Amino acid sequence: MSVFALVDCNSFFCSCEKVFRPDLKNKPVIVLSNNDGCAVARTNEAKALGIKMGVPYFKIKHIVKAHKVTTFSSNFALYADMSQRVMQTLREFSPQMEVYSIDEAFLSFNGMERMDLTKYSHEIKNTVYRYTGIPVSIGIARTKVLAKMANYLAKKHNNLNNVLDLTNPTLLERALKATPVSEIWGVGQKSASKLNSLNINTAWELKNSNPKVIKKHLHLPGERVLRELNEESCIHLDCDEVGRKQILSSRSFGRPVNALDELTQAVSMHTTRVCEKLRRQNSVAQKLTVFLQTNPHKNEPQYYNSKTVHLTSSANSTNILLKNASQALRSIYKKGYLFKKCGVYVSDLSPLKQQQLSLFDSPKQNEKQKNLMLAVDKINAQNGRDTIKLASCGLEQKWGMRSTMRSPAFTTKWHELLNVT
DNA sequence: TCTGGGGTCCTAGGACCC
DNA sequence: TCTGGGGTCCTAGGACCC
Repeated sequence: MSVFALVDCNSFFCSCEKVFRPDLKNKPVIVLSNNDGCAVARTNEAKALGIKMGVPYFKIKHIVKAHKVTTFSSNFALYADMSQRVMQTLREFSPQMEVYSIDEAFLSFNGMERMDLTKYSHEIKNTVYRYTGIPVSIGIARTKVLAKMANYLAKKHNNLNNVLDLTNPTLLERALKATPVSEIWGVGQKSASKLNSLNINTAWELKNSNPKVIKKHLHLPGERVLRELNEESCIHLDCDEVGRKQILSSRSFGRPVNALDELTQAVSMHTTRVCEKLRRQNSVAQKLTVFLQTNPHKNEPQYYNSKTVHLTSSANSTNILLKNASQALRSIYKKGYLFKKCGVYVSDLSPLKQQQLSLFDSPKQNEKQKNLMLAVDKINAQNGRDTIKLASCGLEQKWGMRSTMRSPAFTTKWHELLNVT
């Protein structure tokens, strides 16, 4: 039988900021999403003030002011760097690990059943804290869904000291009875209210319900959760870091935009980002989609549209995709609307080495493209993003996002620490 | 005034074929 | 006059996750 541990960083983005701001210990702290839109991370002290996950900043400004909540714009370069340090530390504790998200990893504890897994997990927790300054919680169980649940309870109950092992049947039963279905990994809002209307309210009740009924209402994913609650492991550890199957770049504008040339700049920038990511994972794309939308929260004429282009042959070079992207944008652009957001994504990805050239592509031309992109990526890697970029991205991006409370790049750009400008 | 961004998987339904 | 049904492929949209 398998054993999984889920290691989850506590209030990750806030914890990253606090590493470099010891004065914030035990203080309420929040981190905002891009564009300073919503609260996406909160310390326990901030949660206690009633600041909910995902709530728009303007709705909580009064709490922030009244209780002196320290607020940061998001600083993803910092979080990605801290994440790497945490993951690197975790690797020392298990031969098999799946990096599940920026702040979570599943570890396999298979074959370690005779150890004291609680003690071992405390050792992991303490080591990560010592090496990185990031506090983590650890849940242990026989399936991923149960390990997630263990983690949820480890965070919630102070007396557990951030570690809970649910391989023990008595503890497991107590845990299942104490967990509402809405807190189960894989049960979202829609499914939770369906279950509630079937009078299934706790994880324990779901575990003991009729699989056929669950499958009828919640389909395959729901049935899988039910089996995982019964300690039948269906969701396996995914250790190999294969590339993404789809790559997206999108952003809200700092202010409404209606001019085609400004949209073209934004779409150019997104296409550039997407192609960089494609090349970094050695993939080429067959399909490219451009979309744009107005602000759905506003009482104004609304418009959303997208256009997908099938490339004649799969590619990852910026100027090839850019040609298609700007053409796609022109085909869906409509005058007279105030746009809030646009984006570009690619799908139908395949490894570069399997790249199929179409009948009319010249291998020589293709090689030239490849070398050009290699050179651009190298220069930008050495000298900073967008040192070289296509003119269509625009020099001055007036529509760019707001980010007024960003912390310095503590770990990646040391000169900012010295206030060198 | 101010409401994020980047992913995955699954299902239903249409188009098409024989 | 009688007007099928099964299979496959593709896409859009839903639900969920962090």
